[in-house]
Amino acid sequence: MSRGFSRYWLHSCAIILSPLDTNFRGCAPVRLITWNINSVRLRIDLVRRLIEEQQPDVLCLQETKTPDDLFPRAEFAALGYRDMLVHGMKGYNGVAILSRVPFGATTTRAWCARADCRHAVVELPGGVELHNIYVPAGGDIPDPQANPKFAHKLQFLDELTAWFTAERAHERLGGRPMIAVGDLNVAPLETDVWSHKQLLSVVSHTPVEVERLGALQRAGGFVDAIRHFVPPEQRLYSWWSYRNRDWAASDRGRRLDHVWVTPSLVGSLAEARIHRDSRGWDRTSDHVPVMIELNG
DNA sequence: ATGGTGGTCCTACCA
Repeated sequence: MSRGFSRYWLHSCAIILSPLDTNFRGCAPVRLITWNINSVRLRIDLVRRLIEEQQPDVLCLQETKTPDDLFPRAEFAALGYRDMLVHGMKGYNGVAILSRVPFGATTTRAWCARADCRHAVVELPGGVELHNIYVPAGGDIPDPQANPKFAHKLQFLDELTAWFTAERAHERLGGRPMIAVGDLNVAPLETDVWSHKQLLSVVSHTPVEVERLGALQRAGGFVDAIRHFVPPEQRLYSWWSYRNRDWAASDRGRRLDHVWVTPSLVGSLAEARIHRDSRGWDRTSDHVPVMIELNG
């Protein structure tokens, strides 16, 4: 086990950090990537390529589409990712957190009284709680009465919002630093989609979804770590549909994948990047990796 | 206005 190193890491942080300024200062920089991989078994070679090129310390995957006993653990272990939280099921959904920095407590959560595998939580060094979330896509019709998938999406966001609200109200947990990443399946800003007007009634950019995502963000006290670096006037996408002849030429993208951090971590943010190039890789996911780096 | 592609696992369902 990596317990010894983990304890050392936490200890070395604790010396430098004051309780009111809990972040990664004093530790090595941490590079974190989130990627909706759309089948981790089919695309394990592309994950390997991403790792070799970008060297993330922590990798959060969504849509792994793999039961836990078939998850390619050996491949990740061989690449140095000794700590893994794998939470998958047959055929659909599935999230995983792979880490080169040892993590502490791990949890998985279920919402909307379903067995879906959409939420994994680990504690990173410095007491930072990392949430990896895969929000339901919501189907085609943006009406919760007519479309149960859309109702599920809204309920999922509402339940998460209520949970983060309760957590932050908790005296002992309220000030804890958090990172939330994942495929949130909502593009909140006008510049997070290729055409605000044309997508106003398209699931992922409807006002009701944008409002619910905003409520979730406020409930956790989260800052959008990507928009921290990129002004809202600038277009930014992390997903391009497979149903386009030429994704790059038409560039009809949406920013569905997000990295949020709580305010005490904002000062540690060193970089944010969306790896658009990977959308051009052979047989890749329709989502691209989104990365942040937190300073040591 | 419609259908366009790609994943899982074999038939329809999901994105």
